[in-house]
Amino acid sequence: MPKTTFYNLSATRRARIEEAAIDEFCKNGLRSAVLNNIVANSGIAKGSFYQYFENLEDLYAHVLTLVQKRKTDLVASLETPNSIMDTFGYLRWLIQISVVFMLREPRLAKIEQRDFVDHPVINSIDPETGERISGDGRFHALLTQGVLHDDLATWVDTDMAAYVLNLIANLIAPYMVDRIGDKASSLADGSVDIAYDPLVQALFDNLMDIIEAGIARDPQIRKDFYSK
Amino acid sequence: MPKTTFYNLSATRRARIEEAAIDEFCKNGLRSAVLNNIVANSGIAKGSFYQYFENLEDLYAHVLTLVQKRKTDLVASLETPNSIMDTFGYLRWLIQISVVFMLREPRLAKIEQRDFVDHPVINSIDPETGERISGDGRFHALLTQGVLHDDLATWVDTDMAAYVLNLIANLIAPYMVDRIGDKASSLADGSVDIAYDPLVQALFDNLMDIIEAGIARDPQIRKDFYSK
Amino acid sequence: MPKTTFYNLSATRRARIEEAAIDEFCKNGLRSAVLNNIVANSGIAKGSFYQYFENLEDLYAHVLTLVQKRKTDLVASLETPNSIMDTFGYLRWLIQISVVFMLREPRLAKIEQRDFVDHPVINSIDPETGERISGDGRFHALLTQGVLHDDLATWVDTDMAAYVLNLIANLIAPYMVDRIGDKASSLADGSVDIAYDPLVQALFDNLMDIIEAGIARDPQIRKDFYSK
Amino acid sequence: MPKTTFYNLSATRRARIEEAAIDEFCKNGLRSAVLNNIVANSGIAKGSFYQYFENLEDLYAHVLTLVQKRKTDLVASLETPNSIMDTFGYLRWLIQISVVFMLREPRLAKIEQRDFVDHPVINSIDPETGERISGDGRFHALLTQGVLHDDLATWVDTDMAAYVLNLIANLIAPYMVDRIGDKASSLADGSVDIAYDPLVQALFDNLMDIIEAGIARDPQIRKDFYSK
DNA sequence: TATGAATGAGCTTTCATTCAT
DNA sequence: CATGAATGAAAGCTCATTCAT
Repeated sequence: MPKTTFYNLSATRRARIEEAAIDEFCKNGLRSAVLNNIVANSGIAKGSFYQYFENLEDLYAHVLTLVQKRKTDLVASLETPNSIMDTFGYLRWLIQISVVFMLREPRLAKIEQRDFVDHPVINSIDPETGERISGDGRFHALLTQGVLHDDLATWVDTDMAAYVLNLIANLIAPYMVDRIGDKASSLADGSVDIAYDPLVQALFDNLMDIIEAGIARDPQIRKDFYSK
Repeated sequence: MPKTTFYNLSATRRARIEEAAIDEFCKNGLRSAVLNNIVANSGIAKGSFYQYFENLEDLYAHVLTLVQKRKTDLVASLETPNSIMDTFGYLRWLIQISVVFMLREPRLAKIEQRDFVDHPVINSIDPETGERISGDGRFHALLTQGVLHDDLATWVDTDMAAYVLNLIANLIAPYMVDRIGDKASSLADGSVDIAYDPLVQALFDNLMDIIEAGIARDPQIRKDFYSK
Repeated sequence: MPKTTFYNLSATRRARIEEAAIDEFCKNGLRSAVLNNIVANSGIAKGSFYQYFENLEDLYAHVLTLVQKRKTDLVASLETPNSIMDTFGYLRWLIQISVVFMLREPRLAKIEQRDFVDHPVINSIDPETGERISGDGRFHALLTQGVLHDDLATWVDTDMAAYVLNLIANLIAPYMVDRIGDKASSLADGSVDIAYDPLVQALFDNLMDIIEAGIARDPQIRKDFYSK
Repeated sequence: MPKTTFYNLSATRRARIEEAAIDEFCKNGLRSAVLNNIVANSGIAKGSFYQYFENLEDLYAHVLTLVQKRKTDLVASLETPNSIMDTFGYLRWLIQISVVFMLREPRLAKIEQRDFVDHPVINSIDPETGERISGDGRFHALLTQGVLHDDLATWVDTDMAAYVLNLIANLIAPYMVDRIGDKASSLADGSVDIAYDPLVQALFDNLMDIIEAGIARDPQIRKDFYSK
């Protein structure tokens, strides 16, 4: 947790430090990250760093919160889903957020991934209900709702399904990028967002149909819309 | 690639070194692994290490081949699948191998995972057909066969599906371990293999049914066999 | 080339480091010099060294420039030769500088010598005239002037003669020191400079007469002034 | 001093070791030479080395004796100088030996040079007469004879002159090689010896004339035979 | 006698952290 | 609060030497 001095900093100076930290941690992970690179790239003095953070691990923890915050910001920036959206519409929205995040903030996503591998928090217990919660809990909550609305096949183990959906949401993006191949680089620097590329959308539709076919009580899939 | 001196070593000494290396790389990854730990834990002199390997990276590369070899050994040790096994039977077998491997050799699996995150090889091109191959290719080949045999829904994008199955195969095991909870530790050191635990089998059946429902042309699932 | 941090150091600290470096390189040469000795003798921390220099080779390069600088300083400190000084007067002055340098800074001279043996740059080409230049060029330039002024015997190969004079200038000093024997040690630490010792001067006169007799068109030597 | 086991070795095996040692010491000098290179290049086992020599320094000492021996062999192989040869004829012969040795055995010559710089033995005392002897003594002996025969100018300091001649003899060869330039490489591998190249001979004549003019009582030089 | 695996002291270099200014 | 010089523990790696076979 950063010291208060860090929050007293000007926004630009704070941003420069965070930017450099993200760059370094995305390349190296906590254990092999090098503080020298961070202070050099952020243009601050080495001594100043220790005015803001306890140590390197402290900065790393801060970056992890940054990742979550930016993800939340992304959610806020995207159109809020229609409140009457059904289970699979919402599920699509959830997955799409993860994918868009990974496409827009690949460095943050990589940090998250690495952290996931190093400190896998598979499940946690809901402090209110005492129930198990998979991953970040949103998929778990959604599927629980889906059961109540009779949208899900009754035989599906929702806890495991939530975990699998979490997996897919977090790791499908690199595939998407690879799949669209050379188009990616041309899109990377431009204003047109890769997430709205027609091919990505088609792949996404296909993925969602597979999921819906897999777990829905009454799948409404567009079975003949696709061609590879 | 280890020097020939390494292969001239007694099996026990070689094993001690590999064991220590696996321990270290599983905890730390190449960049932050510490040679001192490896030589200390394997009981060899530091100088001896450099008689066997060029450097730490060389050892790391050897450990990666070890991972593959042990996986192959595992496949060989398991009952060869019936040649007339259908697509989903074979798919189950493929996923099960990955899961069993992760359950039996968690450290090797962790090394593989970390390497996957650090050097993601999403897809490659089949040198014969020129087609894309997802992950290690086995899932891709299987699904391609599935299409030919009319086992798969025609609208499924098999390339993406293969990638997703690869993901699941590689990352579902930690969930299984966590899910069975305290039973795991009691099983971990014993003769009874966690992979054959009834609960694991039930979860596994459920997972396979979800997958089959998701991509099969004509799913034959045991929809009402399960309950959480 | 040292980092800027080195030049920001206090003169005394910088001097301590240079002193220790000269001591070590004079004894051992670049390849077998030991950094530990340098940091121990200069009283700095090992880590500090790497704030000042890239590596040991960097320091070595700096010491080589030091050698040149101190030689230049010596030239500046000595009486500037009379501009109308004739060829052999100037030649004497040139050789004397090298000898005095070697007598006053034996460690620097040794470093220069070793570097000369390891990286022998026998001759180079004058960028202006395209002619060959022996050694550091000063002897070559002088002899060329000597030819123009009809001071040199016409049959002498001036290029080779310049090389030989360079050799003598650089290597006669150890002989001088050895020759005056025990007087050397008594002079070494004192205020009286060995270069102005009467015996050294006599030897020097003799040497110059040999040279003049060897290459002058019209040698004016004091043939009967000497006795061993 | 090698152990007796070394001398019991077959000539070819001994030669392989010496060859590899010469290669290494010529490149690196005693302190930075690497035993591994020597045993690798000579094809002997590391343990065997210590059967033949006490340590690396022991081998180095042996190589130094080798240098002297090969120089002696060279003298023996060259036409013995006419016994009635006069002082300057003999001096020419002495210098020529050093030059030819350096041209024929550049690696040995480099070892000798480096050793000279590292352990300069300027003068020694003649055990019989108690007089000073410069360098290897041969030049000193020759000049002493020259004085007796009235060949040398009486005012010349023969001890210093002997040292200078020794210098020239030992260090003129690199200049010769450099001077003849590209011809050197074409001669290097061939049967024609660089020492008998006409240009080398001409330079040599010039050098000897300079020396004779410098120290002879009655120089008989071919003053107008040369042109640069 | 020949071998080459085993050794560990010692090397250069890195880097998080401290602290005087 | 800002700075960057100073630090030294610890890293990867080298290599002369020993020793069991």
